[in-house]
Amino acid sequence: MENQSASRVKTTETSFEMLEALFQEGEATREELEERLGMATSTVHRHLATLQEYGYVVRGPEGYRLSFKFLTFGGFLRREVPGYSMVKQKIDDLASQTDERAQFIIREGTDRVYLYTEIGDNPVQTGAHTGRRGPIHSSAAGKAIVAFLPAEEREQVIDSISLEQTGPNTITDPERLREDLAEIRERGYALNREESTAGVHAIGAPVTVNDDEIIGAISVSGPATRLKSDRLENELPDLVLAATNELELHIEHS
Amino acid sequence: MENQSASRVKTTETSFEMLEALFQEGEATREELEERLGMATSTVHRHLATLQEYGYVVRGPEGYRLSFKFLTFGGFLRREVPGYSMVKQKIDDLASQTDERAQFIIREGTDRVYLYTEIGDNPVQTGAHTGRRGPIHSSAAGKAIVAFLPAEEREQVIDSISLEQTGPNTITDPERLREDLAEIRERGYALNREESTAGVHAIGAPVTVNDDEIIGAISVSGPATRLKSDRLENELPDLVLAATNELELHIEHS
DNA sequence: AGACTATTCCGATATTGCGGGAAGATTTGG
DNA sequence: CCAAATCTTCCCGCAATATCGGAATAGTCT
Repeated sequence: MENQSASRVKTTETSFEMLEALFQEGEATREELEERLGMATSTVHRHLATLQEYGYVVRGPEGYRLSFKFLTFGGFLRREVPGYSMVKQKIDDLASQTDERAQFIIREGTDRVYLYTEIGDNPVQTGAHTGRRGPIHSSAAGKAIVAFLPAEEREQVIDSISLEQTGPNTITDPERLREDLAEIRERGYALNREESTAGVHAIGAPVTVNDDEIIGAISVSGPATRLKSDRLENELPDLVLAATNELELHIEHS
Repeated sequence: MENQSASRVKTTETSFEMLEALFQEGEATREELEERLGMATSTVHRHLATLQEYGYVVRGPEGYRLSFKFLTFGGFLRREVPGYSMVKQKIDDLASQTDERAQFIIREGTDRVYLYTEIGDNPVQTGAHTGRRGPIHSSAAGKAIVAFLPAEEREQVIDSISLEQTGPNTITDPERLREDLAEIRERGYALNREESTAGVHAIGAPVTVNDDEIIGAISVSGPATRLKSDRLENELPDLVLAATNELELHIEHS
């Protein structure tokens, strides 16, 4: 079935391959790109000229690199998320209340994307995860989002998830995932015990506005040794649910 | 001279025009894009398929929109900035010390780009400016960067700046700008009195590592009524310079 | 200042993007 | 639950234009 690519634009794909290469290389000379992509000098040059014209690529000290246009677009998109202006405060509160990492994520297809994160006691790393992605099924916040989707959409998402394993307890069986999601719906929040990363537990809950529109999810995560027993199953869920409720109210009243 | 565009890739330009349109529209149907760009249904469709394949565009509830891949790329690029992991703490400190807005910017050509901002007393809006751009000559931090560039590069930048007016006192004359930059070099910091925005003053200083490599600049900005006389010319410059010095040391010792 | 390297320009070939229309899928209304 | 309407996707011929290789120009280093 090669007609998959028949409905795509090959020239644009070439330009995008160049962007991906620059993303991975960080900074590359025209020659490096030439080799990496197996293209003629003039071709690489012409594409780079176009990428620069639109501001996606700039010249660095020793080669070409991606520009901050991506941050410009990304930052703008983030501000467009309904209620985003109130997310920061809630996450900061939650981080200092729990002294753990708190985060707000959204779903994009079968990925979770971190829009804002903060750490309680260690304020050095804020924003360290901004824009990061991961499969949606292997995190508490991700599962919380999927759990509360309308049944049909939910099934569609489950079917298209790769269910790849990223941690010791990652759910890799669709049926097992459905059971977990049902539990999450009953409880109102999601748990993740070393499903995304070894040694990390997390609690997540969805942020829902207008009764059924899920705009994202909030979660708290930290070392398994600190997030366990009563704290994991009562104290932290209460705090997370309080945060999501407050956020929902703030959004609806604005 | 139409041979400007002769060395560019038109198909990629078309794809990029679509991205720009989606950026401005926020979310658009295929038909809206068709009209806006004056292209055939199949063409728009083919380009959108390609943009989706590479993850730059996703389908929203009522049309197509830009994806958070831009934030993923942008967030990654930001983390690559030397010393970025220490920027947050310094900016947060500066914001709470001054109770004003503090920011870290970098230069990209003749633009300044905000990488991180924080407000002292009002923590609601953090990150509200992430990724935003403006002409480099109309801000304190921007001028601080240009002022300390090597003479040659500095002239090159001055020559390519548009010198557009964005505030009541924006410098629009190259000679006037050169004088101001010389003053900034003597003083060690830059002032901006309503040059970028009416009613806003700011103090900025460059962040330099390895003796001459300018990685960005820090500035504090606020209402002209609060940032004036001794505070503007002594107290705040001291704080800003202390912050840049500390940041420089942290970066060099890491 | 001269040699070397890197960048940009140019022209011929054929690949591939384009528009129009048909087929297929999905939604809306009766 | 079926039919009409609408939106999305596919296909095909034509011509635009992306590609490659090489030459000219600009830039850099010794």
